[in-house]
Amino acid sequence: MEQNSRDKLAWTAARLFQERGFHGVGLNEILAASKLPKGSLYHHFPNGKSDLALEAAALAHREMSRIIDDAFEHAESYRSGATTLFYKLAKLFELMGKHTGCPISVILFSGPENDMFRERCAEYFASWTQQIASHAERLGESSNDAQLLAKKMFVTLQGGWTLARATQDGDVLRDLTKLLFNDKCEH
Amino acid sequence: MEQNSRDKLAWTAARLFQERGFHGVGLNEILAASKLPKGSLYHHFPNGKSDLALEAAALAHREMSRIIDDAFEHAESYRSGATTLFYKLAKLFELMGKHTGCPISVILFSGPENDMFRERCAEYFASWTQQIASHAERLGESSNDAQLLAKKMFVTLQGGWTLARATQDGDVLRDLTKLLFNDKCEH
DNA sequence: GCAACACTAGACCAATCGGTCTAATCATGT
DNA sequence: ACATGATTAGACCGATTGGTCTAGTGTTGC
Repeated sequence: MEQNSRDKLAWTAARLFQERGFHGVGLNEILAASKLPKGSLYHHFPNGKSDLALEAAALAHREMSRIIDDAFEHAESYRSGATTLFYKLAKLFELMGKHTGCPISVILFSGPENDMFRERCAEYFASWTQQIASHAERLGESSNDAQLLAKKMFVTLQGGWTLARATQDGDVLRDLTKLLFNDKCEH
Repeated sequence: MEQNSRDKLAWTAARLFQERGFHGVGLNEILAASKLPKGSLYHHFPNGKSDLALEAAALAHREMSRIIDDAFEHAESYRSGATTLFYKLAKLFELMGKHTGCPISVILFSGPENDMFRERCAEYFASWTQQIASHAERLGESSNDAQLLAKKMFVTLQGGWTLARATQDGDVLRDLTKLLFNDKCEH
């Protein structure tokens, strides 16, 4: 809990944005939750709410990136790494109260008028997918398969998270493994 | 264009909510876009914004439901029906300006304080999945497979839509077919 | 003609929004 | 001790928010 004001603001904002989205959270609420005055916010984030949201998204991106690496670090196969990842995210989802959406999309989808947000979102998504693909390749998948598997994983995760949020059930995320790997041959 | 005021309000609200979410659109904007006064809104929707959002979500749900049925209606296999569905949704996505999210989740995720919205969202999701599963079963899949395929389809669609929105690319949705059906056997 | 009702019209409200600004306080180097 | 810059503190602002209320306008059956 020994973080500086800037980080405290960004983390608090990230948490709240993930629950209600960019437009759903007011600055006053963020300030109240961080127990910091408005002056601090505009000192650390001169452009106000937009700056804050970008930083919150950056934090969320780095955390997700770290989680992905952690999950695949000691995995002996792509499949086991993917499973670990799903479990880790389910844990996180439950820890945050089962109300949060995908950390990035929830923060950065704020409408057509803010194309920069959307682009950033696309970059982060691509970064995660690439990261997963690297792990897949490292774990023995061919380059082509790795790309496909990563995309599949990302899309499944994204959709699964939405479903988990709607149903308030972290097990939805854990079950994604079955969904991804039950590949019976289509006849 | 010969719709009554109530429908006009709901459709306008649906469109705007899908771009910026529940909290991102103000009543005044909806009224301006529908060219109707505030009195009309509170006459047709006595509980104001919440009522309006619920009705907008109901409209979106019915439309999606119809699209699903249309896609599978004349399909000779589950796979071809699924492909048609993806293509139809890609078209819709592009038609709406590539900025909209999943019609339901975008409207009905407005935060923990509104659990009724979230529950409604879960119901609609379940309804779609069930609908897809029925078509799958009708097209020859076993009951178990049908459930699994439908869930897979739903999750993929949900995640793919998010990705399409981030990248502003409807082809992401069209490519989901490959993602779903390339099932090579895992060795 | 007229009563009854459905609907439109928009002025108005308190509350909250994101943002600005000045003053006070804290930390640091000299 | 003192100056300096970083940071905190919060009063304040105009604009906008969702919502209420009253007056007016159709529309329908009698």
